[in-house]
Amino acid sequence: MDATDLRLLAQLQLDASLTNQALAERVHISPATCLRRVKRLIDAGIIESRVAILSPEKLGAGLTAIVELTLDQQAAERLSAFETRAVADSAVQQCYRVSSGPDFVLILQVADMPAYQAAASRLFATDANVRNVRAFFSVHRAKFSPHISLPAAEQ
Amino acid sequence: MDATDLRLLAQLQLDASLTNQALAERVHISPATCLRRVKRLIDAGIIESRVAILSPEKLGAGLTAIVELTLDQQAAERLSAFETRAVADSAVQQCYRVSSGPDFVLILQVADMPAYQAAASRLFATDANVRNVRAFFSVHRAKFSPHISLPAAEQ
DNA sequence: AGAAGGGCGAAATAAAATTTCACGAAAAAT
DNA sequence: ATTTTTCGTGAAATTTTATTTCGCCCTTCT
Repeated sequence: MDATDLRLLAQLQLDASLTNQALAERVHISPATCLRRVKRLIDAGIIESRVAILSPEKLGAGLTAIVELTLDQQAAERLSAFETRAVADSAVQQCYRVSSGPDFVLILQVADMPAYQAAASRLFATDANVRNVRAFFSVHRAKFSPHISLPAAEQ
Repeated sequence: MDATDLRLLAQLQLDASLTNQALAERVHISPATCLRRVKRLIDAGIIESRVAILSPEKLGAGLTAIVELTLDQQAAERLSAFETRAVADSAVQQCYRVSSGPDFVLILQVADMPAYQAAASRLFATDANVRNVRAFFSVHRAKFSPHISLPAAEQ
């Protein structure tokens, strides 16, 4: 895990559609080395996956809901039970367990308000353990790049 | 934009590392058709990009901050000015403009608390227009798959 | 100093992507 | 109803790319 790996990761989390050759050039290594290193990063679990980022607007799924959830009983197993259900729901794009304020923050990606209502009743209404729900809605996703800021991967 | 396209998108937002041939098989079309359609989806802007999802834990960037921001002056141009700064910051992974409650919700991905403090002073402290900040911290990202739920892309 | 291990790049090989082409189905026009 | 056009499709050829193999160099340990 050296500076070259960091440069590779920086490139790949910006654009994973680069060919191996193009990637090798940008990182100043040979294609063979590039391939070896990328494979190593995948095997190590540092690269978890490669995904396509789609346009919510063009797909009619342009409503993002940010939901803060407080549970009633906060025993570890009750939290895990909810988390399992949330993670399994296809409207749930992100699920964070937070330490101050609410217990969870969810990001839901849905088509419209009816779709949000459906998801909400699936996830919150049927769970007697949900004490409090606070939701915000966004129709404008100004930034979404699932990147991680890496230490000093200059160039 | 038919059922085949939806199947392609469903596959690609789960795993964009599939080869064109493998993708063609899963969607039951020939490689040539598959390539054409994917290219069309890219040109149409429906596929915005392909990115690698990295493991925050393994990279020592495991702190996610969810930040709700209220601005003082909410004229459109003041909101846009802040948005531009937020989007440009590398710690900002997501930026949503919301309609009820706060004005923005940001997702910051940082290494640790000092890194959060640094980002906060860059983004919030130096901006006299930020009235209120409410932040939650997550050390457990239970789900993160930047997918959009697509209508009826069965099979 | 000598041996062993690991990482590197050049070149050869294998695999995949991409283009080209001709066919057939559906829609539009006559 | 029939012709014409348009559009999408898959097979095959071609080009590009990925992947393996090999020998070399540098580092490390004895």
